[in-house]
Amino acid sequence: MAGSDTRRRILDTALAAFGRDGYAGTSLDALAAELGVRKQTILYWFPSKFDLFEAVVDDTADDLADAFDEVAASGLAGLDQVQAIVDRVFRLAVHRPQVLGLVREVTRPESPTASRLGVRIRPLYDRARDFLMREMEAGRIRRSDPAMLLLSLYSAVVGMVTELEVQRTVGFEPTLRSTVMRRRELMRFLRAALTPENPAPAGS
Amino acid sequence: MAGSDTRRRILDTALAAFGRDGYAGTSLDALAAELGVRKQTILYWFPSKFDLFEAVVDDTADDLADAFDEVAASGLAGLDQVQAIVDRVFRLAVHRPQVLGLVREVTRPESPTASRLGVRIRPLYDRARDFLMREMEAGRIRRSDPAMLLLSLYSAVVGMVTELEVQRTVGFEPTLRSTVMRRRELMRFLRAALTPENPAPAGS
DNA sequence: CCCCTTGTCTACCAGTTGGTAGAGACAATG
DNA sequence: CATTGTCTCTACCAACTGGTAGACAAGGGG
Repeated sequence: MAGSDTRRRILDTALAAFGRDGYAGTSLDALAAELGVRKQTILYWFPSKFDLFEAVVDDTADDLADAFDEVAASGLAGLDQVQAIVDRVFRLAVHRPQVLGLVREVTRPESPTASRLGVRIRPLYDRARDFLMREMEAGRIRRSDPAMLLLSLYSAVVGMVTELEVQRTVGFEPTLRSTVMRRRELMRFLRAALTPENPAPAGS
Repeated sequence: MAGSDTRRRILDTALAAFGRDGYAGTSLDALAAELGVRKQTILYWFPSKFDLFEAVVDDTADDLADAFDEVAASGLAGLDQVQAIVDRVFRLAVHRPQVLGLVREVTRPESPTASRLGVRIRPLYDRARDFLMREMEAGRIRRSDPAMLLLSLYSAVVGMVTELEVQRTVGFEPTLRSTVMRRRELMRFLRAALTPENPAPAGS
């Protein structure tokens, strides 16, 4: 059936376009041209531009959830689990950068779809927070407010992966090698931030 | 002279609009309506929408540079200096959130103005990196690649301040109180990440 | 063979986009 | 008073926006 294939192609190309140019910056005409199809074909599969966007967001949420499930299934503990997640996110950034671009677009203030992604991501968030809490109890991760710590982690990881332009203007060309370096440095940073304090910490 | 006042008002309102809705999402008509003025008045002061955007970016770069100069002038050392910068960024986020919104817009991949902001920000970057390097030498900050560490810091701080939507969907309403909490948690996070290792560090 | 569904197309629409041309209000200056 | 430069306006425009209406080709089932 050629039809559902078209639908799939629209979703994939739209993901790239929305992630690259944002919702407002993407026109159905441009998207159609990129697909080698008429705009009306897009509107056949998705009743409106906004519906298309929502479908793309849902699709992406599934992808993200799968990626994290995969990591969670490995059942690692402490910082090894954190490392596994960082590795996974970086892999995603390398292979499907559009996904991160879309996340960036959706999580912008004033975004009408933020809650949509939020609802799908919420279980992952809860699971991650519980994980942090357990690991704190077990003394494998520095004690602090788990929800807040998770927010710090999220910021650091997504920022490092997303702020490509910042990195470029500052001299890091986003080659594969520099990506590896960034991941390594980020992990060192996170390990330092998460490792429980030693018996004799340095004073304030 | 009412004229230069109009120019100022356009710049301020445009900053808010671009920061809120992005470049593509902001129309000159809407901007003019918000200003209580005709679109052509905007085009009198700025030859095109893009020129306006560049002017706003330049203006914002000056603001940012001033803010950091202010902190740098205080001449603090080690983590106190880092703390002062974080405080300053959070103050900016509370009083003029549009500025960070614009930063987010400009630093998006594919942004045609990224280099424009980059050039103006570069001296600040260099100064910050030198600072980190000096403090590492002095043993007040954990040793690592200063440029990479700076990137990690940037990601964590800007992320924490910018990802309002993420925080909202996860249950943190962006009240003033929660902002204070976020800042405190972020600082604890950064202190843990930056404090030099103790004589007897935990194993890998 | 006809009919109905599926999928893509052409043709079109009203509203919005960034931008141009030029008139008029106004104050300062001669 | 006349002139000049500054500033904002009305009136347009071509191109593009998301979206509608409907034709048409292809195929499957009765």
